[in-house]
Amino acid sequence: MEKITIGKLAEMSGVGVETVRFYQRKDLLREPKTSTGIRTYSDEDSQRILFIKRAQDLGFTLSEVKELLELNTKPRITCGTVKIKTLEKLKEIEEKINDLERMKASLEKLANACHANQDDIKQYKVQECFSIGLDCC
Amino acid sequence: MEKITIGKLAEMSGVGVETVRFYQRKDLLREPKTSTGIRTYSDEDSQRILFIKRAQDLGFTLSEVKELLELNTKPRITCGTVKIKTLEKLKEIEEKINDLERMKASLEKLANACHANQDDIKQYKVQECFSIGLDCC
DNA sequence: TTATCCTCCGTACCATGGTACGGAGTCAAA
DNA sequence: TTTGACTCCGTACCATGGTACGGAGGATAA
Repeated sequence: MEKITIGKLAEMSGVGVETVRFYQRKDLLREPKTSTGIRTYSDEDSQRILFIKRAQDLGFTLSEVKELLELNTKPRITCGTVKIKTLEKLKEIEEKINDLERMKASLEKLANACHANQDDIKQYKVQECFSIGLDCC
Repeated sequence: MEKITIGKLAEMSGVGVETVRFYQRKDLLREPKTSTGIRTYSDEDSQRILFIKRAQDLGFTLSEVKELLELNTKPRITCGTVKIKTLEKLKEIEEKINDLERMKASLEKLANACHANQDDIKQYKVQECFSIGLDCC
């Protein structure tokens, strides 16, 4: 196991050093014990940061990510608890997907209505395009 | 045309008075001329707020919303421009949907693996569940 | 050994999207 | 005409998710 300093950890995780420190302040990431004053990290820490980033991309806030991570480490959490939390999260995600699907439909409508070759004059009202149900352009 | 004060406007648009004022400061909403000191608004202002809220729900930031609104009022913007912007947004949304679908699959796997009656010990690793491609539990 | 880079730590600052507050003025109903 | 609700305006404050800064000390390489 080689010595990974905060700078290397940040680099291999694709974040800034300040971000690592920020996650530590937010208790999303451990602060490794150190005798020398300089902390050394492991691959696991990098995995954890990558997990945070992934979950964030998926629309979770940092405090939600924290909850998810705690499912792993809190000893008193039982399988039943995890199942409940998981199903809650699942519901949220399904709602997000539905919202995005509706948004997608609206945008497709808008895109189809805007013919790229009619490049001279706009013949639509954006606002109307976004009011689902109204025809636009 | 009846006199709509800021309070009424806010109420009929489902936002707070402070939010209306905030949008005005951000140039998302006009500040109607007034002689008396008290501004009066129209239905169009309410429509505009509803548009802002709708676009926001759909994942646009306020500055993106501003851009969209300017498509309507700026004379030099063409249909082609709108189409390009729309397609960009569409791509983003599709990516988000894909990510969420993958996440959903992971969570379903997790939920299925956690049998509610095995309430004593957790037998999975959340983080692994979220690392797409890895089997979990 | 000295230069250079890195770490640690606290604190300040940033953008986004609001929300709250307080004093002064306005308006409308009783 | 007075009371109460509303408006105006500036400013301050909030959460979220970072980013930057500066001084002090540790690590490493020539």
